[in-house]
Formats: sequence, C-alpha cells, structure tokens
Amino acid sequence: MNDYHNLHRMGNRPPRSLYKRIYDVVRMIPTGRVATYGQIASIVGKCTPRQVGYAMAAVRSGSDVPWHRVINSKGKISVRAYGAPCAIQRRLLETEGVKFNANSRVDLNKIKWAGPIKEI
DNA sequence: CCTATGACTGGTC
DNA sequence: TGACCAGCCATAG
Repeated sequence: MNDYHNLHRMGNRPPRSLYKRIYDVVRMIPTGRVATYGQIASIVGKCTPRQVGYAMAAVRSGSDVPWHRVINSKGKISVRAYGAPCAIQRRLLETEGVKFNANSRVDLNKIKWAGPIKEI
C-alpha cells in the first residue's frame, strides 16, 4: 500500500492505464511547486522515472495535466530529444513564481512538492 | 515476438 | 560540479 493507493481508498478506483495513474498524480502538484520524475514514480508505485518521462512526452497540448511542474532530480528542466529543454516549460513555471538560478536550476529544497497527504 | 528508443536516476570518478 | 554508465521497462514499429 502506498500513498497513491491511500488517495484512492475512499471509493475511488485507480484508473487502469499506467499513464492515467501518472497523470492523476501530476495533477495533484500545486501551483508554484515542482516534483521530480522519480518522486512521481514512487508515489504511483510499480513505476520508474523513465515511464514518467515517457508519459509526460505523451501529454497532448490542451491537457489539464500540469506537465511543466515535473523536472529532473537535479532541479533542472530535462533536455528533450531534439537536444534542448522546452523553453515554454520554464516560462510556465516562472509565471507561477518559480525562481531559477544562474544555472537554470530551481531550489528543490524550497519548492519541491511534499507529496500527497499521508494517512487519510 | 524482437529491437530500438527515451522529458530518468544514483553511483563512481 | 560535471561527465559517464548501467539499469530501467512501457511503447512503437
């Protein structure tokens, strides 16, 4: 039993596909906070960071999933297949008040999401 | 069914 | 602080 299952204990049934479970968790990240791929994976359970990244890549524009709030464990926006980080992502985060240092890194200790509420 | 391909991570150097 | 690497495993073709 993990945090994700706790969240669905009260009558809500977990969605079937892995991606849907991942998106569900990503939707819980509050505005102005960020989460890492590994963090999402561990909350979802039975999932690895790579799958989370893959799920983010599959998000369609116009989706209600706040994909931009998911960054890597180094506190930076991940480099995409075409060789550069998504510029939009940083802009969206800055709009929410997230600060980047000179190294294009955010302070995970300050703005990393604490995770879903434990012990429902 | 088999192979290639990643929006990753933690360890080592 | 990097750079490099093996392990990772769902998808696409």
